[in-house]
Amino acid sequence: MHPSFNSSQNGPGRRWPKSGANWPQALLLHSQENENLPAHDRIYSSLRKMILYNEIQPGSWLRQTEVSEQFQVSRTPIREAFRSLSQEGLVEIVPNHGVQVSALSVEEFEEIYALRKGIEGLAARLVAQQISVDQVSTLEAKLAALEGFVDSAELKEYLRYEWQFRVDCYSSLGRDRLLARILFLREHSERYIYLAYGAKTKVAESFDFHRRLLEAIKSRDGGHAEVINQAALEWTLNNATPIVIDIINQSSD
Amino acid sequence: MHPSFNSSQNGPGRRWPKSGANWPQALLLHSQENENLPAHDRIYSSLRKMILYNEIQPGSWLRQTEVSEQFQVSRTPIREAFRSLSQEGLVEIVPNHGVQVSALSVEEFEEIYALRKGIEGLAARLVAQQISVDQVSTLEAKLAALEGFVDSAELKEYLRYEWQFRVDCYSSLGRDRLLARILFLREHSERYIYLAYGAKTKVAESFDFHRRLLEAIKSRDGGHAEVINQAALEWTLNNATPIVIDIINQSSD
DNA sequence: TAAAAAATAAGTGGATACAGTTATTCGCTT
DNA sequence: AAGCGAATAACTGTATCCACTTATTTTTTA
Repeated sequence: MHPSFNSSQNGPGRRWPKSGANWPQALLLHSQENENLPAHDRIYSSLRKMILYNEIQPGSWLRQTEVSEQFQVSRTPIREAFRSLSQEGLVEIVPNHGVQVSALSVEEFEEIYALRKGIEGLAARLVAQQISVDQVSTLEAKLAALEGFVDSAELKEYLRYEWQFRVDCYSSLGRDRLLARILFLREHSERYIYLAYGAKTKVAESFDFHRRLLEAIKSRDGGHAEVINQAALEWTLNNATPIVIDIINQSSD
Repeated sequence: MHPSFNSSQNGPGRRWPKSGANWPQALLLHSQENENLPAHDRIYSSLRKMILYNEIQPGSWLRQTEVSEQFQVSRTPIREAFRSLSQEGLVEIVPNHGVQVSALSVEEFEEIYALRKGIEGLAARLVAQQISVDQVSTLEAKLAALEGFVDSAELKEYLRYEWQFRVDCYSSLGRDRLLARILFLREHSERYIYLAYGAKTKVAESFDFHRRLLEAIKSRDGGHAEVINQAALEWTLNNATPIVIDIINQSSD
């Protein structure tokens, strides 16, 4: 924690808990990308990433003043950023008090995956129905490349390309809003599973889902593609849930 | 349109299209409920309802200045309201230009129902697994009451109680965030289907879904409850899609 | 000495002022 | 008379100011 804060004097007056953010490092990291955006957008993105990657403790408070000092801007754009985060469910605005980073919960994890099953199921079905022959061969190449990472020691790399393969599938639809919704929900589940990336994943099983998904797409079987994709998400949910429970228990110590 | 606007003089300078909102009536209607909330919340709710019930034409522009004059507040809370609406997907912020009410599209309608199938499917499954005996009898009474509206001439009343029945099911879980998500998505589909309420709905078929849902709940069959609930949503989607297409075509005239 | 009241610290909410930003029009040039 | 650039209108983006809210501490009162 920075010693420059906590300039509170003793005496009467309201005392507030300080934020659990580790500002200097994380802020620098996330601000570099959004160099020339409007302040409110830049701040929204930075705070969003800090929350999604658990660089700010769930349950901690964010003060307009504190954040505005850290980002070297006035409170006006901060308030707008807070509003966006609140609408997204990442913080809760308590009127006249401040903004609290929302807690992690197994229930929310379950709900995010239910939503993902809905929307990514739809996407898989549409891909099977609408994809072109050229696009199928591209996907086949990507899947073959992915297979190379199954036995790799770099689990993170496998997971990266695995997601890339799925995004490639969905992108073939050319439906921007649909893709944006999928990415949005995926980012929210990151808040839960990225900490679990270290745990040993059954990579072979995971890969098999994707092989079967592409099979269904190739045979233009929309219903089958939908079911497989939903099963893959359910599989991840079930595998990750115990780990998520551990994470939540740890952070509540 | 109000004649008090358009006080633009002739001469050089940028010209902007005016908003398609019919402010005076609609604003009064929606502002009455949220009497003593903070301005930004009040304005957000009002604008949100106006958009969801198509009282503001999709595609029309909202100016900070115009809206702030209508609500008799400064632009600060207006900007916060805009941010919330944007995060929700109801408007699109174009930097340095303004805020545009997002268009209706069959694709979005489809996506909302995919998400609803995911989340309301989960909810139905959990209800079947967790509901108490007492709560089941309450639901049975509600369903019996609903049956009385099947042959009623008041279609709107039937649809109101039908939704109420579903909410009662979901509420039995005592999971606030889950319920909030469901209500949120339902409101977004309202934007599409409330205009179609006049069209003749096959009420008997609709009621049958609910009868079967409660059967599955009573027999504690979570998987079955999930499938039935998703089928009910799919059924509504398929029935409403032609009407939605009509609405979209009409509004683009 | 316990409860009520006043003082106060640390914030939030909103209005206002001013500095950009951008499309349009006008006037000037060639 | 076509093209270019300056002037300008209508905005948005952000900083700053002041009024309000709330929890805590201190002081006063019964």
